[in-house]
Amino acid sequence: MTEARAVGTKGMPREEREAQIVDAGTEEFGRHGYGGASMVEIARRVGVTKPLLYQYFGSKDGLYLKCLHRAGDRLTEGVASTMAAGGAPEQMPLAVLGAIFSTFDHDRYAWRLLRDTTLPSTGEIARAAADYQQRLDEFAMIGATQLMNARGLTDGRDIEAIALVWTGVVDSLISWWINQPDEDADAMVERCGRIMKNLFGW
Amino acid sequence: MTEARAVGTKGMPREEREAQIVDAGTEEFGRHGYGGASMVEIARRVGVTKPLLYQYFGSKDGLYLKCLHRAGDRLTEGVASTMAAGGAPEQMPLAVLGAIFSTFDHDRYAWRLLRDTTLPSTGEIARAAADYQQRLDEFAMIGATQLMNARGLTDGRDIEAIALVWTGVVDSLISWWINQPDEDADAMVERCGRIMKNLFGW
DNA sequence: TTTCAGTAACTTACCCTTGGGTCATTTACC
DNA sequence: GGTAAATGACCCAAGGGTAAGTTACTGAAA
Repeated sequence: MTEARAVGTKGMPREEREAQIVDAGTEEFGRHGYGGASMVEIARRVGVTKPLLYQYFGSKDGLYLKCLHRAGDRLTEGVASTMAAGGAPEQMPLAVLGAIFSTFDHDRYAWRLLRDTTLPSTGEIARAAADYQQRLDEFAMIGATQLMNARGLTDGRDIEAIALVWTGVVDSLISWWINQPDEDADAMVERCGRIMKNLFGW
Repeated sequence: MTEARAVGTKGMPREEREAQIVDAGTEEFGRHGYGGASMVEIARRVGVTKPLLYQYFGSKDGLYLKCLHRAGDRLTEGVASTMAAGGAPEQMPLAVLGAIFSTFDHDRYAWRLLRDTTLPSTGEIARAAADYQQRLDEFAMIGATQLMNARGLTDGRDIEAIALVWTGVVDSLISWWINQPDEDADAMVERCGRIMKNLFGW
């Protein structure tokens, strides 16, 4: 370890501590939602007290934003590059699932931040979350549109409903996955592929 | 109206008021979850003040339980009778969707009470909610098992995952439906049937 | 090598609002 | 007057947020 720590260091360097807090925050926010999560509880998980969180992140919103952006940016990049790679419409769902699973393999609660229903309806977090949700929805809409067009269907509301159901399916899969710590991302992809092949012939 | 009201009646009879409160409570709990819903807000929607809710239902838990039981019992009955009627495994999903949609056509938030993630983890509501969720999961497991067995698959975890995804799909469909007030239960069933036929060939 | 100032890391003890819950009382009908 | 319906005004705990101080390390002067 090359110690580059400057003067005045008790405990651990800020950067490292911040990372711990964001990790703990992501899990707590993911478990209980923004509204249900408690700053004291997040601090307790890290083994630190509340004021430190406020010193580093300013507010509950500030911490939530950090967690949200980390999760949202990683996800958006992964999905975007997968979809950009292209392929048959029936292959996309599994490919995207693969991207999502490998992105969040060691951070499974992070996905839930993108789908938090306990957020306030106004303010900066509302805007940021709406932004990510819209990007996700757009990906889903593109996929659903390609899928439907390949079959000659064009009803806009059908497509919209399918896109919404798709994100709900991801929700469910991740909820199940959270309770299967032994199953890694690859195993999940394999399982989903097997299921889709058998149920839909995709 | 045959007025059978006894002595001492200001406002409206208790039975009627209770029904109003349960209606409003179901929507508020459905919108914001148990944790996020506020008793004052429910009272405000009804045009009444908080102490009346406590006089009639005892506590937030008491009111939530009333809402939960009404929703849960109606749903369980509807789904149970539909599944008891039997049919090809590929026909069951649409049939069950029909039961759910017609049950909650005028009460669309009620479904969400059965899937509330903001509940406390202990206590009477936790037990009651877990009970309904387990019943729902069992229905889903039965359906998933039949579906998989008909295709020669028996992996228990695959079946479990499918069952979980199924309830998530219902979640998503209802979330979409809530924003489509003009679409009634029959139209929803029609739409879902069309989609399933086109995507899966079911 | 000891001491001591400086600084980042961290905590104790507090404030304030929100929301669940209660009590005593009032209103309006029979 | 009796009774059910309903309310105003309060208590209390939980949780977001803050002010002021303490701890533990560093680097350098004595």
